[in-house]
Formats: sequence, C-alpha cells, structure tokens
Amino acid sequence: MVNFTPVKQIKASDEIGNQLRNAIFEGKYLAGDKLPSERELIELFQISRTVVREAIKGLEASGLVEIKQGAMGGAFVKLMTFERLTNVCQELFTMEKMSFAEVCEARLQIEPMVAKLAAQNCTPEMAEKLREASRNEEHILDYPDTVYLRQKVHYILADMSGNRFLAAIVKSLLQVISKATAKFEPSHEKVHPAGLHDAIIAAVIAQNGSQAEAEMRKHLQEFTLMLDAVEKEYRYTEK
Amino acid sequence: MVNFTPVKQIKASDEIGNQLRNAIFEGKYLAGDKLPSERELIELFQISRTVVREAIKGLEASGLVEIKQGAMGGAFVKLMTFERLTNVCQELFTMEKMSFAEVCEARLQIEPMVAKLAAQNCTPEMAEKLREASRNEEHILDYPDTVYLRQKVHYILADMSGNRFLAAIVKSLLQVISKATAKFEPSHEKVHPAGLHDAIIAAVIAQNGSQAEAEMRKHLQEFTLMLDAVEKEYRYTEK
DNA sequence: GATACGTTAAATGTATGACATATGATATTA
DNA sequence: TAATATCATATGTCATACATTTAACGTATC
Repeated sequence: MVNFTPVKQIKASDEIGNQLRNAIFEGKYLAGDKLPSERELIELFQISRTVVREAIKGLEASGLVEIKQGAMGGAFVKLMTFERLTNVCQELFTMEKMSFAEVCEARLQIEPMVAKLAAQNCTPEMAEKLREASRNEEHILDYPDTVYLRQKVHYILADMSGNRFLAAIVKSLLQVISKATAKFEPSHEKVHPAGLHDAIIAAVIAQNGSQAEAEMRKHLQEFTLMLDAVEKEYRYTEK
Repeated sequence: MVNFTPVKQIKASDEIGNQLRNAIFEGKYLAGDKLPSERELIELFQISRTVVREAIKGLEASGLVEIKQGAMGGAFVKLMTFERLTNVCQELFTMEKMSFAEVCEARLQIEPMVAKLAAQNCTPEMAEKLREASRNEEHILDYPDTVYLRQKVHYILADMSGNRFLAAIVKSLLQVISKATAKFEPSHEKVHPAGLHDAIIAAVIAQNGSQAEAEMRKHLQEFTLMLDAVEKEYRYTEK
C-alpha cells in the first residue's frame, strides 16, 4: 500500500492570512507597523484583490490588525493585550459554556491566591494606591463607573501579584460578573457597602500573605451571598 | 453647549458581521445551523456580494462559523468550545505577553486547588479512570503522544473539578507548557518518570482534599525544577 | 504670516459581472 | 445494481470600475 497523503485544498485567502499571521507572530511586523498595502500584497502574492482583502479582514476579525482608511491608511498591527482573553471569557459565558456559579467559584479559588501574592510583593507605593482606591469607594457616579470604583481594589491587587496571566484571569472574571449582574443594577449599599475591602487591604499592607488570602476568601463568600439575595429579590419583583 | 455626538461611519461589512454575530449569540442560530447563503444575504441586506463575503470571513476568522463549499455548503455555526481560550493563551505566550515563569507559577497556584476539588468530587468510576491513566503512563510512543499520556492524569483531574472554566485554564496552561518545551524534547525519564502521580491519585481517590492539594503542589514544584535543569542542559549543549 | 479653503493623491470600501471549483443529488448507462 | 456522467447549487477567485476617507500640499484671503 503506497502511502499517499490527501492533498488539502487550502483557500488562497487562508494561505495568505496564515503567512501574514505568522509574520506577525515571528515579529517581522511589530505593534504599530503597517502591513503592505493591498496593491503591494497583490504584487507580492500575485493574487486578486478580493483574496487579499478577505485575508486582511480575517486578521482584523481575529484582532491582530486594525484597518484605517484614507491616505496613510492600511492594516496596522495591533498591540496584543489581555483584552482578548477577557473577550473570550465573555463569549464563553454568553454561549453558556460556563455558568455564573462556575465563574464565581473560579474567582473564589483564584483571587485569594492572588491576594496572597500581592501581600508578598507589597511596596509603600502600592500600599498608598490601595488606600486611595479604598477612599474613592465611597463616591457614587453613574452605574458603570461606580462599579469600577468598587472593583478598583481587586484590579490593583491583581496587578500586584506580579503575574500577568493570573491578573488577566481575575480581571476577566470580574468583568464577566459585573456585566452579568448589570441587568438588575444591584444597589451598592446592599451588595457592596464601602469599606468592605478594609480588612484585605490591611493584611496586604502588613505583608501578611496568609491573612490576606483568608480575608479575600471571606469577602468573596460574603459578596456571593449578597449577590444571590439581591438576584432572588430582583427575580421576585420582576415576576 | 449642545450635546452633539460624533457620527461613527461604520463599515457595511462590520455592520452585517455584527448583526449575524448577535443573532448567533442570541441563539437565533444554534451550533450546526446554516446561515443564509450569500445570495440570500445579498437580498436580505440589499448589499453587494463583496460585503457579504467579507462579513462572513470575519465570522469565520473569529471562530464562530465554518464555511463549507459545494452544494449544501454554506456558513455553519460552530460549536463554541474552550479551545478558543487555549488558542488565546497560546498567542499571548507567543507574543511574549506572559513569560514561561508566569505560566508555571499560575499553574502552581491553580492546579492544587483543582486537585482539591477533584478529591471532593471523586466517584468510583473516576477513581478507575485515574488508575488506568496512571498505568498507561509507562508507554512510550512518539513524542507528542507520550506527552499526552503523561498529562492525562492532569486532564482527568481538571474535568473532575466540576468547574469547566478552571478545567479549561488548567488544560490551556498544560498545552502552553508542552508546546514551549517541545523544541528540546526533554526525555521523559529525566523530567517526568512514570509513577510520579501516584501520591496525588491516592489522595484524590481517598477523597482527601487537602492532601491532594499538597501532593499536587509538591509534584508541580519538583516538575518545574526538573524542567529547569533539562532546559539549562539543553542550552549548554546547543552553544 | 496665519488661517481657511480647495485640490490632489493614496489608501481602503463597495458594486458588479464573469468564470472557476467543489460537492451533493440525480439521472443515465453498462 | 453499481459505476458513471450530468446537473444544480454553493462558495472561491478574478478583473474592473467607481465611491469614500483622509493626510498632505498648495493657494488665496485677511
């Protein structure tokens, strides 16, 4: 039996898309750089404009480049950020690949760890940032901004962990949760009164890792309970 | 000052892409469903084929649909899976948005937790699966398959956690690590001798959560050390 | 000289028509 | 009945024309 291998008819647009994608991954084009224009790509690949455009459209859709039109326009390589991770998490939640309970549990597992790491890395500057964020928690703005102020401490702690991946996960989960709960705009006094982070902050500033971890866990458990209560009430008043 | 808002000139292809995307998110089209054909979309949106094709290409690139050509072909909605999360992690690592050390640390933080959850949920059937995976760890196949056999226990434990998000994170990290280390194909006897998971498995089957956690942590610390050593040796022999 | 304005050029965006190719369904034939 | 040819329906590619957007340059006006 001869070992023939099936030929895969790859679409020209995919082929070109892949070549450009790899060039970006290999650092041939850095963030901010402009890919060759459509005309140039037509020349380079000896292929029709349709194909070139569809290839670039694919890169744009997968978030690798941003297209600007007009003179000096073109496909510019975007700075890769952890935003993409957040988007995927959001989509997975929207498509019901993970439940609200799972998201909350994941957070409950991960954030205490992150708080512990933050405590181990705490510097005086970071301590001051935490205090400031804590003071600002009292302010009431419009809904999304208020949510952001309440979450600020979590964001700072995530960054203090010194681990960009863990930080991104924590932030992604936070965003999924706030977006999911936004529809019934829970009142902050009920679900998240000011000063709720004080114990965590104190422990972190004292560089007491295990206590920071414990306080964070306690905080998240309480928060989840409160959220549950508010959500039940919301469903009751709606029906 | 009148409150004029800037008009955003949205591209037709993006507009249509968004409408289709939202329809999918809202469940108007389920996994396996076929979107209207290009002709139909032209009619529906009263727009050129160019635009329709670019819109669909965008959906394909973001992994929402799969395009089949030929009769009975078209754009079919893909089943959303956690594979997308893995891909993003891989890309973030490739683009150096997170270091190997960060990936290892994240794993060291998360997997012990997952092992603990797995222990709490362990059933007799799961126990048997673990034992079987452990037995198969001795086999030596070609490189990637061998790696898979060595990791199988981790995959099973991840699923046993009962939390699809945590499971997906663990699997993603595993894949990033194995892909990153594949280039110097570390010999398994050195870096990951068979039987290394025995203590973890025993603790999980005994439903002893805290011990499973501790054993997993110990295992990962040892594994990281061995990996470091092998990597140093590799760099030495290369230069 | 500074500012407003028009012109131009370079790039992407859209429309249209033609043909190529892939592929399932169906009819035809040995 | 089974292989084969044909057909219909999709998507894939090409080519051309025109529209639109936008930065840069030049020019007139004050």
